Amino acid sequence: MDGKPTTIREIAAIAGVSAGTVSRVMNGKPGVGKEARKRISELIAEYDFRGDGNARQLAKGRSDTIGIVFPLHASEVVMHPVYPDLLGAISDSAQLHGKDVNLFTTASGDPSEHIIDAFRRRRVDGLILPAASSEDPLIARVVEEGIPTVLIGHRQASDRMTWVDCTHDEAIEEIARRLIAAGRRRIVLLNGPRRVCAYGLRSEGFWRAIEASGLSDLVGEEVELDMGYAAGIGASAAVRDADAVICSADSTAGGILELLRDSGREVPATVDVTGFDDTPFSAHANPPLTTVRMPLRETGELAVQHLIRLTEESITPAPTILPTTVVWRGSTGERAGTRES
Amino acid sequence: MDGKPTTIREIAAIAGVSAGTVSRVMNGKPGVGKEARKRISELIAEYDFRGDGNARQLAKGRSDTIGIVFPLHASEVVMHPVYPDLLGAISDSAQLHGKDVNLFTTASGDPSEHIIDAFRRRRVDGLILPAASSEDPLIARVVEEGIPTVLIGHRQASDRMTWVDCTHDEAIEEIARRLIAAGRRRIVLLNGPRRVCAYGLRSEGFWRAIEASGLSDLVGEEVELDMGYAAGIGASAAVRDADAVICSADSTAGGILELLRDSGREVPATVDVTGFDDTPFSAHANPPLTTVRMPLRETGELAVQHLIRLTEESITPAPTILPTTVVWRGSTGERAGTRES
DNA sequence: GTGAAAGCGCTAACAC
DNA sequence: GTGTTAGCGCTTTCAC
Repeated sequence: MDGKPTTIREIAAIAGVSAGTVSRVMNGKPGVGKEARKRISELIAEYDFRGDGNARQLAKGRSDTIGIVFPLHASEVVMHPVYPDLLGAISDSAQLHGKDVNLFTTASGDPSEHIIDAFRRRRVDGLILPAASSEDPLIARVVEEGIPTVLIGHRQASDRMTWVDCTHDEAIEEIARRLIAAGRRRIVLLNGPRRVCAYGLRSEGFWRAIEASGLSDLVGEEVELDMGYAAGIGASAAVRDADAVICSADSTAGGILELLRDSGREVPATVDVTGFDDTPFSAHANPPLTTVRMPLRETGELAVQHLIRLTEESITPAPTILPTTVVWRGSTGERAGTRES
Repeated sequence: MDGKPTTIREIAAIAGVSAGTVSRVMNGKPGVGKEARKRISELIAEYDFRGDGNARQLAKGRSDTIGIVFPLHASEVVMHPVYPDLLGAISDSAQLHGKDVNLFTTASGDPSEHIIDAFRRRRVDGLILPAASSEDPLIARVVEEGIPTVLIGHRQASDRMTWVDCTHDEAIEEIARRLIAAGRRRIVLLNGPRRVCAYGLRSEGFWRAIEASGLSDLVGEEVELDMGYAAGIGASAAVRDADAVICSADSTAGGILELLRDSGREVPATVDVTGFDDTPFSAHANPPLTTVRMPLRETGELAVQHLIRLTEESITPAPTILPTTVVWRGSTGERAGTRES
């Protein structure tokens, strides 16, 4: 009792009340007199008292911790370039809602059992899982175990699982439509594997635009490759005859830009190039790259909210699709400003 | 008791022993008969029983959780390009040691109080903190609160604080030395602000090499700028007369490569370029970029080990400096192979 | 409005 | 070797 009080009971003793009352105050619960509440609040502030999270969680039967899976080395994962930002968004939202964030990486080997384990041990109440495709074995395990989960970047729902995603398809559709309207006729989409949900959507948007044009002299082509800078460099055959190259990643577009410059073709005079992700690079590319910005902060916030519903109210929120933004820049000429898609 | 047993007492009841005995088995402690241990182990396996982490932690007085701080948006942060890998390394090591990882991002605003809070609430036992400079306010707070902490990327120790870093200086020194030996005479170092520990070290290594050469016709120049792709592009004045450009980041080197190509100077024929970080880009740059690889996995593993010593044995391990590797590639000609530095 | 009491599920000290 | 007991520090009925 000398020095700082370190338990709720010590605070209670000093305030001349019982531990239960202090607990009520700390949790903002009713049933405490104005007088007493004030006195206790002041004591808590004075001693900067926080309480013991582990004890609280044991008593409440949950951990107020969100597990988030961060597939670091999965190079096929479409959201890779934006993971750090997404992670930041989730972490910020979690903090806002008073949740801690437990990180699971998949840098080495299969993390499934470790994650399941953390849930069983009640270290996490639920999961936010940026997933690529339905082939991800973790999804199956998570459903099996009944772990409350919010998927990001993949659209699959179940009993205790919902998702948040954005309009990959509409963004690419808008880009293709505008390039067509500007007179481009041989358009190639450099895309990742279509079984990955986001890439599949982008493919759909692309072909929708091509078909909607009704133009008989319009040639669309989709090339499937591993995304990344190297992919751009290696795609020379695919873009040789194109007058517009839509890339599914900024890094790929960066490679294409270099490739075109080396072969003396001018961007955007004779060929347009676009990227995806709105990475810092895109604004500094030469010429600055038209790209697509995903609503990362909103995605993170919504994922956290959904997960809290799932875990605390046992309701499964409806899946959500958030709008992307096409950021028009010099690599597609002056033909448009920025707008929502 | 129907369905799966869910507490240690239920397991104990089925095994016909007491909860204490089951606990001993689960924690691999002595004092249990061979017979009983076998029977209990089998039951645990059969029911896939894990126990409740929160209860365990409450009883033990610690959380077996490592807090790791991930400064996402701090663009001046030197380790930025490698954070995801570093994070993966730390996370893997933590798992290996049976620790959970709690993530704190600094994407928005000052995270200090949130982090302190988590420690006070006993949600984390200690911190791994990739830090830039002694100006980081979090360092001061952490020392003040006496939170066991391992710093990465900054060299500052105290009572409950130690660090792991790598040979930034020697890597740059080796590069400069080799370029000098190959005949380069006007060498510029594009570096970040020297108050940042890692940049300061690189500066030291650079000047050591210049001075050690004893060459009177050798001109070294250090330019301090914000690292990143844009920085490279914007540094044209600084590199105009150089025959070697040593960059403190691969992204900067990428910009320089582009700049030189646009002004018709050939790499590596008339000018050498090197980067830092060994990001995926560097291998695919044109020409492939000579760069420096940091020992991220070892750093992560050691940081975790040190932190465990700090928290569980109350001993403060000696700071550690790990070796970097210079990766020689086409941007510096054919003059060397890869070696440790 | 407030206190007392009974846990939450585990670990650890001490008996036997 | 193993059981018993007493907490860890909080939340939450249930009386008053």
